[in-house]
Amino acid sequence: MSTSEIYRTLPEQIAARLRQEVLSSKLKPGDPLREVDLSTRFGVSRGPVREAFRQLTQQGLLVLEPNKGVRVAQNPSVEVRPLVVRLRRTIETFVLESIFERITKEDIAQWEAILADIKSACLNNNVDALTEHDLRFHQAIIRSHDDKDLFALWQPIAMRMMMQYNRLDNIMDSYREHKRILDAIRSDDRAAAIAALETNIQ
Amino acid sequence: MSTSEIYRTLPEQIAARLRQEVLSSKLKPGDPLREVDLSTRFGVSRGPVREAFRQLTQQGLLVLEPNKGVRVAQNPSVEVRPLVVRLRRTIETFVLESIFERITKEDIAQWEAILADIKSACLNNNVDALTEHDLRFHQAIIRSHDDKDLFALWQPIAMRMMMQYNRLDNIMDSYREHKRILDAIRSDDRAAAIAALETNIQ
DNA sequence: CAAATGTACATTGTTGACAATTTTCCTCCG
DNA sequence: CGGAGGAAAATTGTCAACAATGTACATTTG
Repeated sequence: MSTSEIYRTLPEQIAARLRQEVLSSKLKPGDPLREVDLSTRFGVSRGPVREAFRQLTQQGLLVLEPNKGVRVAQNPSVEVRPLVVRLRRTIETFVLESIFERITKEDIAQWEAILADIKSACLNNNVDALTEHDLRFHQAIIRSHDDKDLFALWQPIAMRMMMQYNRLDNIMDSYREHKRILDAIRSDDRAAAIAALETNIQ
Repeated sequence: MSTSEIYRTLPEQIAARLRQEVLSSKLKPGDPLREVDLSTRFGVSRGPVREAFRQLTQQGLLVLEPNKGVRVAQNPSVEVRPLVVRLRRTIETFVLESIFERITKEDIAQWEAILADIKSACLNNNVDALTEHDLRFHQAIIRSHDDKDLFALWQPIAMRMMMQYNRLDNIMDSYREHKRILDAIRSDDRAAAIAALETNIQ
């Protein structure tokens, strides 16, 4: 999995690694994570590991019980999942509507690059890489909004959806869906872009 | 301000105290919080204070910059606020719809008690207490859902709304709005309950 | 004088030791 | 046997010392 992002701090690096393992189901819902195990594994003390746990808890990937440690969170229940979908759609369409006029060539170029990563992940049938780049695609859109707080609002919701990434029969559909979003943006078709985005979020 | 809830751990107690100070604007957006200041103030080491910072960051009340510490978060911008309102409405109406059939006498009794706290806060013109009990009211509804993860989803959104609690001309309106919700629930009028809830969230 | 550089100071990050809590599992007693 | 009680082990919580980083301010340099 390519490390396209730069994780500055030690806890961020640890959290990024653990997140990947949760999203790729190497760590399964309910699995306990032990501070000493991970601190020896990463060659650091327990402090940074604890901090990484807090970050992932914030993202909804881990659940923390005082004096008992953390476990990998359960997937959203069938009852709650439609709510999560609705929330994520609400945020992402809000952002896309909001930035639509001000999208720059640089924005599009950046999203294009991520789309290429999505494409190659699909071609290689690499679900883990696809999950990562899918996240990066939507993240990039959210982050292009001026209000940086939107990202904090979006992330835990999006993460809860990403924990069960088994929606598509044909993995290549993921590429097509994202391409449709970008094509609509490029041809300045706002309604089509929103529609494509909503199709992709489910 | 009554401490109707039990905060088990040290960081939770510290976080509860700081949250109150943020929500009551004793701490203002942009204010920096220093670990040593608070650790001496609360008579603990920096560890629990850091942990409290993480909890409040998760709730959207503080913003953390690596190697720079935390500051009180800015209020949602005028542009983003309608989004936050929509998100909170989506979650709370989802929960109310979802639990409506299974609401017990005990639930209603509990909400009744909180409504009484809201009433006395309004009568005493105590905005801080009102903020606290308003939060407790909605929190109690969310928490009555089986899926405990919903609370984690709801909290950061609700907190962002609570940071600017100056919507009502007449503080007593808050009591009336919550009473309307509870009355509708008691008379088993689902549509009215949802409508009253949406009226209250803005 | 303005910008760059250096240097002390303030603050957060990390570590390892110890304390408190939870879990495990053995023993005892019915 | 089976459950209650209680050590022992495992694990998380807290602390204080030290390291790394960022900030403020004086000093130099063009």
